[in-house]
Amino acid sequence: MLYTNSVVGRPARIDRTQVLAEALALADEHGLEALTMAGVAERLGVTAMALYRHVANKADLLDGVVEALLTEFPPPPAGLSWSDRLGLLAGNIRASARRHRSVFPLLLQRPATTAEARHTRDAVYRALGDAGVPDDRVAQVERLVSTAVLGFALSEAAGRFRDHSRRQLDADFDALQALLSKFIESEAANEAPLRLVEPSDHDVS
Amino acid sequence: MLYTNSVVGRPARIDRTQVLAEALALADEHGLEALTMAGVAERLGVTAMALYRHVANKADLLDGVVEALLTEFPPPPAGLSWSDRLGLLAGNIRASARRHRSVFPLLLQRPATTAEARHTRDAVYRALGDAGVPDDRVAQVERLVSTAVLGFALSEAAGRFRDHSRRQLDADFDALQALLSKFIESEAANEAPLRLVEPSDHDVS
DNA sequence: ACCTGAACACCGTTCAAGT
DNA sequence: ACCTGAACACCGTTCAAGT
Repeated sequence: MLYTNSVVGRPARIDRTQVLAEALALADEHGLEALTMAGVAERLGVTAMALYRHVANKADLLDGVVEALLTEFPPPPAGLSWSDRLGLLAGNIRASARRHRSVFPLLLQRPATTAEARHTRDAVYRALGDAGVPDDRVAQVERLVSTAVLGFALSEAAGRFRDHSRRQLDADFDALQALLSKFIESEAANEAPLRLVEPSDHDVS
Repeated sequence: MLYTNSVVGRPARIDRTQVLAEALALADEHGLEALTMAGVAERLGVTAMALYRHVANKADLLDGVVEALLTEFPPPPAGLSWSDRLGLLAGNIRASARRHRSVFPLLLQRPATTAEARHTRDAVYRALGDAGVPDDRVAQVERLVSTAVLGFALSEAAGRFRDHSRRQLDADFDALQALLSKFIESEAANEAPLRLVEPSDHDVS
C-alpha cells in the first residue's frame, strides 16, 4: 500500500518517452536489426511484454522513434536572415542524419503529417516568403529544396559517400546549399527561367 | 535417367534469375513485409529451403533484387546531347522508383559498388564532360546531381507527395531538372560563383 | 545436383494471472 | 495500473535424407 498514483495497482517503472529514447539509442549503437522489443526492454530492466502498455506494437514504436528524432530540430530563431535560417535547418537535418544513421531513413517510409514535420515545413515557407519568393511558387520551391537536402542527408546516412572524407562531404553540402540559395534568389527575382507550374489548366483533353 | 545436365542428380526447376524476378514482383504487388522466403518459394512452386541453393540468405536475396532493379536502366544512346542523356537517365530512375516503390529505398542501404551502379555513374560523368564541366569538378557535380534526383525519386516512391497530383509531380520533376541543367551550365561556363572545393589544403591546423 | 521434412532459434504478440 | 510467464504464429536457417 505504498502506491499513491492510482486507485489500485503499482507505480509505473517506465513511460513512453523512456521507451522511445532507449529504442533510438539501441538503434544508434547497434543498428536497426538490433532494434527488437526484447532488446529495448532489456535496456529498461523489464520484459518485452511490458512495452505493450506504452506502445501499441512495433510499428508504433518505430513511428515514435522517428518522431523523437524530429524533435531534435526546433524552428530556427526568427531574428535571423532567411538564408541563415535555411542554413540552420539544413544543418540540423544533416546532423540528425549523421547521428542516427539507421533510424533516419525511416523518415521516408513513415507518415510526414506529424506536427513536428509540419512545423519544419512552415519554417521553410516563412524563409522563402521572406526571401521574396512569390506566394504561388513557395510550395513547389519548398518541395525541391527539401527533397534535395533530404536526398543528401539520406545518402550520407546510408553510407553512399563512405569513401569520401569529412572535408569533401562538408564541401559538397556547402555546394548544395549555394546551389539552392541561387535557385531561391532567381525565383525571388522573378527571373523564372522556365514555366514550372501551369497557371491554369487549359487544354486538358 | 532423363537427366542430362550433370553427373548425377536432377534438373534444376528454378534458377537465381527467376528467384530474383519473383521476389521483385512479390514486393511490387504486396509490399516489402510480404517479401519472405516462403512467399517467394510459393510463387515458384517450391519450398522455402529450395531457395538456399540459389541465394546465400535473405540479405543476398535483397541485394539481388536491388541489382535486378538496376538492370532496368541501361546507359542512354551515345548519339544524344548531354542534356537529353541526363534527362533520360533521370527519367528512368524516377520511373523505376514509381514501379518498385517498396524495393527502391533499399538502393540506399545496399552497397553502391555494383557494376550497374558504376555504369550509370560513368554515363553521368561522360554527359557532364560533354557539357563542358571541368575535369576536376565532374565528380562533385555528379554527386550533387545524383543526390538530388535520388532524393526526389525516393520521396515520391515513399509517398511523401501522396497528396499531390501526377501533373504536379511531373512539373516538380521538370523544375528539378531545369535547376540542375542551369547548375551544370554555370559550372561549364566556369562562372563558379563560389569556391566549392578547396584547390589545396593549406591552413589545416 | 537439386529439392524436401523435420527441427531450431528468434521475434512479435496475446492473454490470463500476479502485485 | 502495471508487469510477467506461458504460449503461439511466423520467419530465417540448418541438416540429414530422398531422387
